[in-house]
Parts: sequence; C-alpha cells; structure tokens
Amino acid sequence: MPRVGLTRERVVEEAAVLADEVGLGQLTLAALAERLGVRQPSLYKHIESLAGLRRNISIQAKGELGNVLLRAAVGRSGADAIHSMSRAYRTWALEHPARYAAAQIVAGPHDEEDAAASLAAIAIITDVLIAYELEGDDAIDAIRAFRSTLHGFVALEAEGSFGLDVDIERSFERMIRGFVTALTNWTETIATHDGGR
Amino acid sequence: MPRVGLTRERVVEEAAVLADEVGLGQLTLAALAERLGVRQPSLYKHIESLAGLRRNISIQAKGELGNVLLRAAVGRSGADAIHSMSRAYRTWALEHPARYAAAQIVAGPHDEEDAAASLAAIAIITDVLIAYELEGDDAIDAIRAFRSTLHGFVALEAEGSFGLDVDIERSFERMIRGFVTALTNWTETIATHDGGR
DNA sequence: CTCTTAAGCTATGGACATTAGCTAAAAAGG
DNA sequence: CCTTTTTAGCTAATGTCCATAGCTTAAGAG
Repeated sequence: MPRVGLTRERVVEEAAVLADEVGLGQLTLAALAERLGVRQPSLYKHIESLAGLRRNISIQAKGELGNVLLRAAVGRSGADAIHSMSRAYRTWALEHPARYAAAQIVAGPHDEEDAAASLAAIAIITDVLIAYELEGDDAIDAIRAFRSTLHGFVALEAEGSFGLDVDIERSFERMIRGFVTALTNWTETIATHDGGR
Repeated sequence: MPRVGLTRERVVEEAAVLADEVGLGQLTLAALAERLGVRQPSLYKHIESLAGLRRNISIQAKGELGNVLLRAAVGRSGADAIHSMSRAYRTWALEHPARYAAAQIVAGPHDEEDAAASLAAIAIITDVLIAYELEGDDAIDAIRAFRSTLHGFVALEAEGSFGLDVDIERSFERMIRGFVTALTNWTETIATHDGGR
C-alpha cells in the first residue's frame, strides 16, 4: 500500500479541476478518488464530507475570483476599471464554470471563513464603484445592479442560453457600456416605485 | 390496492410544487412518491426518469413564465412595458424558485418541444424591446443585456447573495430604470472593443 | 359478464456517500 | 538503527436513491 501523499489542498484543487470539467453538480467522490489514485473512503482522511468539500471549493473559488478582480482593477479607475474588471470576471467565470458556480454559494450565517472570502471578493467591486462618488444606499443599489449585470450575463452565456449566431463578446462590451451610462446618471434615476403603472 | 389515479400532469405539477419547496436539486423521486401516496417505482408509469421529470418541469415552467410575462406586457409599450414585465418576472421567479431554475435549463439541440417553450418565453421580451426601434444586432445585444440584468438580479436575490439590510425592491426598480436609460441611448453605445485599455 | 389494458406493487440491482475498524507506512524520539 | 506513535489508505458494511423486471388486480371496452 504505497502512500499517494495526499493533502487537503491537493484534494480540493483536484476536485475543483474535476468539477470544472464535469460540472459542480456532477462532482462525485468516487470519480475524484479514482482520479487521485485512491479508494473512495480514503478521501475522508482529508475532507469531512462531500458538502464539506464543496464548501472548500467555494471558499477557494471566492479567493481566486477576488484575486482576478483585484489584478484587473489595480491602477485603474472609473469606466476603465469597470471594463477591465468586467472582462476579467467573465473570462475567469467561463474558464472555470464550476468554480464560478461554487463562488455563488452563500454559506450559513455562522461560517466566518466563507463570509470573509465572499466579502473580500465583493469589496473589490465596491471599491471600484465608489470611485463614482456614490454614497450610502446609492452605492449599494449600484453595486447590486453591477453584480446582477455581470452574473446574469455570465450565467446565461455559460448555460448556452444565448443563441449561437451573434457575437457574444460584443454584446458583453455593449452591456457594460450601457451600465456605465446608467451609472453616470445614477443619482437621477430615483425609483418612484410606480414605474409607469 | 386502491388506485390513486395519477396522471403525468399531476405528477409533474406536484413535482414542481415539491421542488419549489426543497429546491430543484433536492427533488427526489422517493419524496415525490411519498407525497403522492404511491411507491417509488410506480412513478415510472408516468415519467421516463428523474431527468425526464426535470425536463417536463422545465418545459412547463418556461410556459408559465412566458404567460406571466405576456400578461404583464399586454396593452403596454416602451418603458411602461419593461417595468411591468420586469416586476412580473422577478415576482414569479421568487415565488417559484425551482420552476425558475428549471426554466433556465437549456435542452439538447434536438428537443423541439423544449426549444419551442424557450422561444415563446423569450419572444415576449423580444417584442417589448423591439418597440425601441432597435434592429438586427442592436436588438439582440439589448435583449441579451436585458435578460442578463433580470436573471442576474433574481438569481442573486434568490440565493441570498445580497446583504439583508437595504431595500431590495428599490434596488431592483433603480436597476430597471438604469437599463431603460441605457436602452434609450443604445445606438450611441457602440463597443469599440478596447474599452479604455 | 368477459377480456384487455395499464396502474401500482414487490423484489432486486447498481451507484454513491458515509462510518467502523484494520494495517502498514511514515515520522518522532531515543 | 531500533522502538513507538501517528495516520494515510484499505476492506467491509450500511443506507439512500434511481432504475428495471415481473406480478397482480383495478378499471374500462365490448
């Protein structure tokens, strides 16, 4: 029984790679064990459960996404930063679909580690939008809109929900431009909550 | 052995109800059978498989969503129609999370029935945006952006990704207003594809 | 009232996750 | 080196769930 020399890190990393190939929901301990050259129960020496493994993938993915956004935004500001960050977000998400999906998981209210990872990633987005001198609830609304825009596009694209014919790249660029336009006039768009009814 | 009198429709409907309660991924034939007062294998008299059941839920959900959007848009146009449709979209999605998730599933390329349901739902959105006199690729970009915006917000809200403190309703209204703003200036926002780099 | 159809059942098997308990490889300590 | 401790990985076993096979009998057709 030669030892393979697994570590928690190696298990989680390989699980993330496997998940990106087959889909987060199709990630199975059986397949992971085989890929690591180990019997299935042996994995429990390094993880708590399948749910625990997914949690680890989620936390790692949030960290990776945060780093990607950080690198894209550093040294930039305003519309420049938004465009750069948006592209980095989309590219990373499409290259790592399962990691991206895992990064969207919201952990329970007592999971400090996960909350920290989530916050760190979102903080990058927040910082960039703050440059538009939005304050308080204005900023929160804008951040929610931006996150929605990015996530919606990437999620639909990853699922193949867009028709195949027309250039998706260009659609994305235009959408981001549109968001910047909206952002520039943000304080004017005060919801009256009746919206034409 | 009294007969319960199941039909395919009843099974699918109850499955949708159950899924909305426990989550689409947690929908199990065992639980569904128990809820219908029947043994698990008996379900196979009405469905092909779990995957087939999910497909049926998906098609039904797409139809329901399409109807909801249609009713919200009828008799309206322009920004009025967009706001009304957006609210209906969000409300339905939040009330039926699993149905909504199922409606996002993209079937294989040979599934005519599913393709028809998808197309019908998206057609409503398309028709409303066409009122802005966008043509060809312009319209496609705008539709993609609109779908992204709606789906992103609803998906994040349903997952609980937004912080709890600030009014989500208002954030949604503002986002839609922002989109309408962007849409009004749509033809001006031509992507140069370098976005400030 | 008979015959046919099919709804629902039991029995069974296979894929996974998970736990319990064993074995031997590695590491620690003299 | 040799001994002791730790622990990575193993086999065995259980429970859940999807799925198939074959039986039984309720319900509908004539």
